[in-house]
Amino acid sequence: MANDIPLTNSNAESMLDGLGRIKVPKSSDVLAERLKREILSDGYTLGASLPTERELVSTTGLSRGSVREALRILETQGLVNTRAGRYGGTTVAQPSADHLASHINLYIKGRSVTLSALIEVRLALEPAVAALAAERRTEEDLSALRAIAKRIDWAADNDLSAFLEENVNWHDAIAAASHNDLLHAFATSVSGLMFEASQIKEFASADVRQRVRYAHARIFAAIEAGDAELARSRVERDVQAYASILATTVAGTSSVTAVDQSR
Amino acid sequence: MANDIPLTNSNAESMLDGLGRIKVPKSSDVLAERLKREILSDGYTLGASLPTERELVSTTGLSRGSVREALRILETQGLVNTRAGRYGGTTVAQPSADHLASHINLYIKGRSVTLSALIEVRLALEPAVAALAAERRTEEDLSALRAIAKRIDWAADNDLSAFLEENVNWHDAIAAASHNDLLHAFATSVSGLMFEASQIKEFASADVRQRVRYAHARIFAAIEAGDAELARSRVERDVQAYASILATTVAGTSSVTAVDQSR
DNA sequence: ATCTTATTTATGGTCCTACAATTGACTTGT
DNA sequence: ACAAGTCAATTGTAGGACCATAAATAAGAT
Repeated sequence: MANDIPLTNSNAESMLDGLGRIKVPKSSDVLAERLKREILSDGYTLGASLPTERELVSTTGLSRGSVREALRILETQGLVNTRAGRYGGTTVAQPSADHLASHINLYIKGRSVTLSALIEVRLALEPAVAALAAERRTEEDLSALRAIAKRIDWAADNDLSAFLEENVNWHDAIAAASHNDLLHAFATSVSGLMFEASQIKEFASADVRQRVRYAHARIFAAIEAGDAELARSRVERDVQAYASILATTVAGTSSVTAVDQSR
Repeated sequence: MANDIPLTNSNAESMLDGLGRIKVPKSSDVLAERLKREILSDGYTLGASLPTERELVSTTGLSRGSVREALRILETQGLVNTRAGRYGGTTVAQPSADHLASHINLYIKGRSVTLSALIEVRLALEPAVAALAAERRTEEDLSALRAIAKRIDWAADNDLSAFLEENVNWHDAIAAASHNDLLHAFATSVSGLMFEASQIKEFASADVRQRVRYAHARIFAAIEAGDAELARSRVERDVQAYASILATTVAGTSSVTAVDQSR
């Protein structure tokens, strides 16, 4: 019957409808969150020191273990650095581009993102990066690119792994020349992963190496000339060419699997 | 004189040239790294359980505190979840898109990335997202978009904050329709930050709201029709329009400062 | 029989205490 | 002036004890 409703206390929470399961946050999480806000919201300039662990213990009433776990969270987030010894302690930091790249890598590897998906992202980012680089490159940017190009030229005929590595540096330098930190970080971590995949596939034949150098020269010229649209289209073509080469080398759905990449 | 070189042991390390400062990694870092590799490289399917803390203590010889700090690192990286209680423990997880977005947000806020830089990234990502969405959208994607559009229509005249929030959902749904996880995560976190900035600036006048709805309708039509290039160009125009509106509202170099965004 | 309710128990969560390792500043010696 | 040694504050690590949580199970009530 309709009124045959048990009135046990297991149903008492029907009064608390919509609350869902109450969550009991860990004390270290709470502290980490609190410190994170303080760090982000204001005060704390870059090198500033947080209270020592034992000070945090006394101010928060938590145990030192919990405090340390909170600090470890912040450290993993890249918000603080920690040094032992007198005058050491935890100091406020900025999450580095490498740090962000490492988390992006974790995301990608944890989900077995396909290589073609990676190329799609690259195809979205790198032309935009090149266009901005053409508009904003400084003399330092250009000379850095020239130096890398010189090393690539040398390595192309002598040291294959150096060639691939400098290739990544090349892309990184262009991303730096865009003078957009976020775009830089995105583009760098994506091309870094492409680099790993390339090493595995060893697709860099002499012919490919030659074409890469040629493409680089044309892209550099566009950036040097400050022609954003030209740089964009040339990079776009380059990435697409790379994609089609890779497509002929690799089975279409190969995924980026886990490798070293120690942060 | 040239041979007046002190031979104290402070110079003894000249023999070790190029080593730089030797680093002494923390035991928790070592363990975290080791577990991370095991998780990524192979074994460990998604829900699988890691050894219990006390088992790790006995197998590694470390203290429980160090083990817990290592696990906390992995947790922050999104690689594991932890549940207390019997049959609880540490289980392998995938870093979620939200997780990645949270780290991206930290990077952005920690560096005070300018709003215009954010727009540049959006301008790189969203047109590409829309193009892919047009090619790959499923019926579910389309109906989700329709539902959101309906809620936006309602909220536009009734609830401003709901309007802004659903606006984010709209962009998220399109990103989901691209069926590229990484692109999705990138685009979502960027537009999420734009949302925060928009709330602060309260630029959403009735006129703007009207134009947003119109733009959405045109973009949806392109995606529904499966016309990638049309979707791309329409989104590109939309983002640029948004940028110029924002430019007239905001002083050019305002930066995205820290706000809540609790993961 | 069926549904509560209590118990059990393996697990993470927290606290405490003590000591080791580190490292920059300070002191001392030459 | 400078090299070496000492000091002190701080993080790093260990070990132990107990609490809180939660799923499986057993006991009990209807």
